[in-house]
Amino acid sequence: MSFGKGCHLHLIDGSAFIFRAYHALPPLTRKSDGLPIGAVAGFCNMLYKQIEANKGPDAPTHVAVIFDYSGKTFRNEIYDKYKANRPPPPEDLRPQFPLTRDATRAFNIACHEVEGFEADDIIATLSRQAREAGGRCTIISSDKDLMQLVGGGVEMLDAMKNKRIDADGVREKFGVGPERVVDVQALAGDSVDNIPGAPGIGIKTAALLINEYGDLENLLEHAEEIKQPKRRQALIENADLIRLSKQLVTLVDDMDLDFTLDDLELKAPEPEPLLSFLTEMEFRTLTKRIADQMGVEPPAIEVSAAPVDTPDAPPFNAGKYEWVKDVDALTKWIERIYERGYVAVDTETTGLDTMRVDLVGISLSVEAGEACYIPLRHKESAGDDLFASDALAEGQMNFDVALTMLKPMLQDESILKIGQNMKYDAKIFARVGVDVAPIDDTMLLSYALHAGLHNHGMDALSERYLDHSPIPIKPLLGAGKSAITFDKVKVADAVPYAAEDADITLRLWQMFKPRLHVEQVTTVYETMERPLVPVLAQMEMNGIKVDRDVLSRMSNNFAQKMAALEAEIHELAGRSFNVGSPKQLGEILFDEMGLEGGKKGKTGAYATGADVLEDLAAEGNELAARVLDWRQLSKLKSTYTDALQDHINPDTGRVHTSYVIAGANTGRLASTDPNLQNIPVRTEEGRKIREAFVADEGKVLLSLDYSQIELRILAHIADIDALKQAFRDGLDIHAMTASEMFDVPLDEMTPDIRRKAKAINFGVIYGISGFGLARNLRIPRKEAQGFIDRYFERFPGIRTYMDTTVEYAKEHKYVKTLFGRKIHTPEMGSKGPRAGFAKRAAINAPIQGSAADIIRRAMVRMPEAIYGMPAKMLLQVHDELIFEVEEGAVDAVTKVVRDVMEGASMPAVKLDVPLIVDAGVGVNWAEAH
DNA sequence: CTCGTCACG
DNA sequence: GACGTACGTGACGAGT
Repeated sequence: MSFGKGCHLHLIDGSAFIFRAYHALPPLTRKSDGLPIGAVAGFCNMLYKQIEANKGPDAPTHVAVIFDYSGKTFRNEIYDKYKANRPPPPEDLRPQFPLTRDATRAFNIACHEVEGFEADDIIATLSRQAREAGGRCTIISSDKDLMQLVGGGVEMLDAMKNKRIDADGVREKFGVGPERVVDVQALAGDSVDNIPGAPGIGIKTAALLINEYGDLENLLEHAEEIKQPKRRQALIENADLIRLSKQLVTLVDDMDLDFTLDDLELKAPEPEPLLSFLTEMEFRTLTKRIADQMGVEPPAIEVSAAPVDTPDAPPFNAGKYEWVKDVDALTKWIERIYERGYVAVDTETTGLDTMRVDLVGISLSVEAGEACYIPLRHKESAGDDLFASDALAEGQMNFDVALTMLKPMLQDESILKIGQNMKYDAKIFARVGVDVAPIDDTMLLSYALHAGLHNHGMDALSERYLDHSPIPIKPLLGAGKSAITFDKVKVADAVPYAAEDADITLRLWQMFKPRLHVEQVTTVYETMERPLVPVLAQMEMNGIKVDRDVLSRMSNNFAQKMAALEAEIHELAGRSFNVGSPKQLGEILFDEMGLEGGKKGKTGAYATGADVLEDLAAEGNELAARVLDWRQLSKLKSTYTDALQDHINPDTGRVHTSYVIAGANTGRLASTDPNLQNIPVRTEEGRKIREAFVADEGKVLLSLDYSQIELRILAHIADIDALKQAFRDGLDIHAMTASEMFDVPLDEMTPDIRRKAKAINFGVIYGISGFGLARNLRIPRKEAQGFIDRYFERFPGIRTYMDTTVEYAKEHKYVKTLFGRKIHTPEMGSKGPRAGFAKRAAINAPIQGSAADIIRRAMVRMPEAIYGMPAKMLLQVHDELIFEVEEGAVDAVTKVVRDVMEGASMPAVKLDVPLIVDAGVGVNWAEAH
């Protein structure tokens, strides 16, 4: 049947379907290999619903799904900033694009995209053809850019709201008929697509003007006549931009297409290709539903494909690993990787500082027992050679050739790159211009599965799960002063070591990946571990600018004060000794001066901690007081003002910390080399160090932190009405607790009573004990216990929470955060003092862990949220994020970041309390905090 | 390499 | 009845 009168064409906006599906569904993955599949699932469901919903009398005769071609379009040539604000699609969505095309074809529906054009242009062209042939056309989309096409038998249909949009609907939205929509859009512009338009003119004003002057050209010609000076000026000054905008928003409706309307004729889906596609995607429910509807037997979905059990994994054999020396050998590996769809990757470098080391070689593995090493920059001479030469060793590919060959594979959306601690390798690759994606990380898989049970380093995992001790690196590099870097290792020695790491990584992945579902931590891994890798890698590469001179001046200052104190201390002690030695200090205080004090078990040394010295100082001991002063300065100098200077990268002038994703059992990050999560703030003197952390010229540091996030989570989890209400009312929570506990009205609150309540609030989070609170508040233990009893009396829900949590931990040997993170508590139920530790850790973990989850979720969403804004995320300090922002953009960035942070629990968890984020700005961190 | 100490949330 | 006790981290210097 040739398309004509009586025919009805349905054009589905494929990209809109994909994004809607992606955002509507959790990040599902294919069970057998972890391929992200949520958007495809949603897409198929929407397509199927669309088919089912259109079987009535108004059924289409012709259907097509139209997609955007990935890449630049002709509009970018007209205007280079077109859609430049659009963030790139999420990493786990990209591999799903081709699959949605496959899905469309599997449903036996025509599917088209054209290079250099947008889907909207194709839709415009087809709808015009349909109209001219005398038929009808329904565009299934709610995109306002398509509204210009409505009329003359062309309508739109919002599939979500099931609402048809005709010419009246367009008038409602734009204030003008479809034929004038582009004029209004050209004037109003569009910040999402970066259409400039005229400043200060929105849709309302634009419609008003167009209705008054008939069309855009006439309006521009008569712009001088406009009464309002602002509008007149905007139109006159921006006439060219407005005409350009019109060009951008006007859809091309006369494309040369290599298919006709007749090719889009609706055909019934064929059971075979459709069901085999759905089975391949492992969509159980949909496969069954469609099979039933077609009246055929649903095919079985066997999920044992690749990993699951690998009882026949071959034993480790380092002799079997391949030394890749030339293009032919590497080509073969790349071909195998494409056959497989995944590869384990590991990089060897000249050190551990990712910002400075060189890439020395790359290892790959696609199957247990089979791995290769591609040496690239090994030096000629071996370690025993006295004069190491700079010449490259034999048997290595040219560095650039190898990278050029590997780069497309490493960046290919359809190839999963598996690594152990991929953040490290991703940073190394980023420095040679390769953006590795998508990735899986065995360290993070283990973290999601086993947090609390053991560490997640490769050696430990290999021993524990593969019963294999990896080849140690020590014999290759040596130790101490004579240690060499990996590029000095003989290639023949490097091959088995390096290739084995890839082999181990692959085997661990095969073992761990299927366990995610079994342990119900897929969502944890997919939303809070894996997507964090590129985010943290970027933050670490950003670094934060540190002013060396500020630190250096402080160091000198501290050194002088310390010298003076040291002399004073020696004077008081009656002899000279090392003030930094707790052992010597203890002997002086307790033996020579004969003060009261006890030994501390294991080493037999006296305890001289701050608490001990403070007690002595309070009794009037001058020596103890001076040592405390000295210690504070010593700490600040050695750990901060001195050490920090050594961490300033000479190339960037910035300090690049490294975040440990799988370090803390609770889900918190840890910061190392240097630790930027413990920069002083509590004392005036220490806080000055933060003045050395500065923003680049023209920029400021912006700090946003969650207010009382752990107490809010406690209020939510333990379901304490009084606390929840207090947070909703924005009350001072410690004062409110104090008032409740000590029967003091809020307006009679004293700082001291509030301080006690604050200590109790924190104590609760940590699994309070009378002893601990007594020590913290320096009050008699009995009194502390009285406070605690009173607290539980007033908030009985807290006790219930603690009891049920401990019971849960006893039974399951793990606890869970609000977002499903499991924290294992293997010590639970053991005897002795360890029982107490385990109990308190179990009480604390869901609280601290949920807070950690929330900021992780915020961080994962941040790059997209601030995309296109002149802002960089630099640091995370547990409940605080620090950004470097161009001065003029501070307000805009603050709003966006605050929204993301305050909404980070959604949609997974709707908290009963609001999350509140405080913001600060300054030229340095001291000001911003 | 372990311990004591102390910086942070 | 005694025992040890706030939760989670990392870095430094001393001393083995």
